[in-house]
Amino acid sequence: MSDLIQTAPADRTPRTERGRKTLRRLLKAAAREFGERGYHEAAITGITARAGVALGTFYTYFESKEEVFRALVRDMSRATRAHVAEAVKDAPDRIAAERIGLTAFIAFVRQHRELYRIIEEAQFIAEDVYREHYRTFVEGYRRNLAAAASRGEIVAGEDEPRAWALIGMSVFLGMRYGIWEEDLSPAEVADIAIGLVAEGLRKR
Amino acid sequence: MSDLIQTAPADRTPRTERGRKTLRRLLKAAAREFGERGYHEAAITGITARAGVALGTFYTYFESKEEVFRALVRDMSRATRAHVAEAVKDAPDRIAAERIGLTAFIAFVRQHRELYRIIEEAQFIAEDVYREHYRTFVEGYRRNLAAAASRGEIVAGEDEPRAWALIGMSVFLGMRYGIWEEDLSPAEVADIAIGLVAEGLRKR
DNA sequence: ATGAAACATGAGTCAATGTTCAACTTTGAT
DNA sequence: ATCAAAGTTGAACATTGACTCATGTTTCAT
Repeated sequence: MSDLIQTAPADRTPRTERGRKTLRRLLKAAAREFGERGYHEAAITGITARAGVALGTFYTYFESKEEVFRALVRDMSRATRAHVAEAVKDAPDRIAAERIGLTAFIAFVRQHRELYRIIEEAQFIAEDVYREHYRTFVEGYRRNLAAAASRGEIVAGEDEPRAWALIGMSVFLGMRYGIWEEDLSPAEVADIAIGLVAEGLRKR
Repeated sequence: MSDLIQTAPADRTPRTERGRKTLRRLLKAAAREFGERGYHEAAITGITARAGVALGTFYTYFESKEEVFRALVRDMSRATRAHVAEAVKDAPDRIAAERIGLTAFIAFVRQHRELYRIIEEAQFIAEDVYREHYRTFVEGYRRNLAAAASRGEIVAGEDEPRAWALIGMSVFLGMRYGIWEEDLSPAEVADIAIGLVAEGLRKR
């Protein structure tokens, strides 16, 4: 019998103030270590050194290197969605929201250059978390498109593939104009891209 | 003086028919090994086992694990661009070309599932090759848009950001509808996405 | 036919680093 | 003030896998 009992995963939630502070330091250090060096180059000793704690302390809070990485991806996913949602909340209509949201996203990427390095690499380290990230993003987007279509603000269409298309667009523009080179401002990029998507390529 | 002379990188080009055949076997094996296991999980012994040669043989043809990976990325980049260009060559106009090209791209991805695993992971292994891949892709795209605009087939605009937007869209649609799930056919996805981009979201 | 260059072999080397653990210190409820 | 629980420490362990190399085999121009 006893060998069928699942060992409960150790509860590593800190109980004291000191513990909570150390955990925050470790997460922050991990974001920098993974962001600068990538998952495989990153070392636990690199994280603990940045956090100013001993190697063993890491394992008081995380089961493994992969676990801290997963926690980080979820964290950054949440932060990104929250930031864009906040920026967009007072937009007068869907197309304005698109423009404001994309501008905010590119600006956010510039402020958090570790974002791509971590979230995109998750594809190869923790694919479930990566898929979860984009599925969640798409689901919100899809609902916004559907609502706007039913209000008559945009033409109706297949909202899920449209959402994937728009997000793919944003991710690549964020990479190129947020991280690689800053030869256009976030607002300029958003104006061009949303102009394309709002008015269409076809002449008439 | 002599310590200023650059040691020429060993020329590993095979001289005999046997050598060329072994090289081809190694490249093919590497594509499968990297495609299935990802860069870091992939082992040189995995490549040589698949190729049916001894470990040491690998180093007759490649200097390192990273070098074979770079060669592979360049190879797949070329193959992808060639495939799309071939599919599109008889398209009557730019918007038709977009639809045909995206359909062909998604179909190609389904046929070559290792494509994303290898090209996207290059971002973290050999960023220069990764950037080169997308810069080349964008440059071709940009030229096509500019030519179409000057022919009056599409509205004029900032072609480089538009190209990045369209490619980002394609990459994400390829991932979602080419690899993750096949709940829509390549042609259906392309119709929806190019419909969006050609006609625009705004109602009128 | 011949021999020098090309190619193939795989056991062994070596460095890197994720994880464990036993001893020690700090915290905070009572 | 007390002490059990929580937190900290870093040396040691264990695994992994890229790369080397000395030796042996095959190819092909002559």
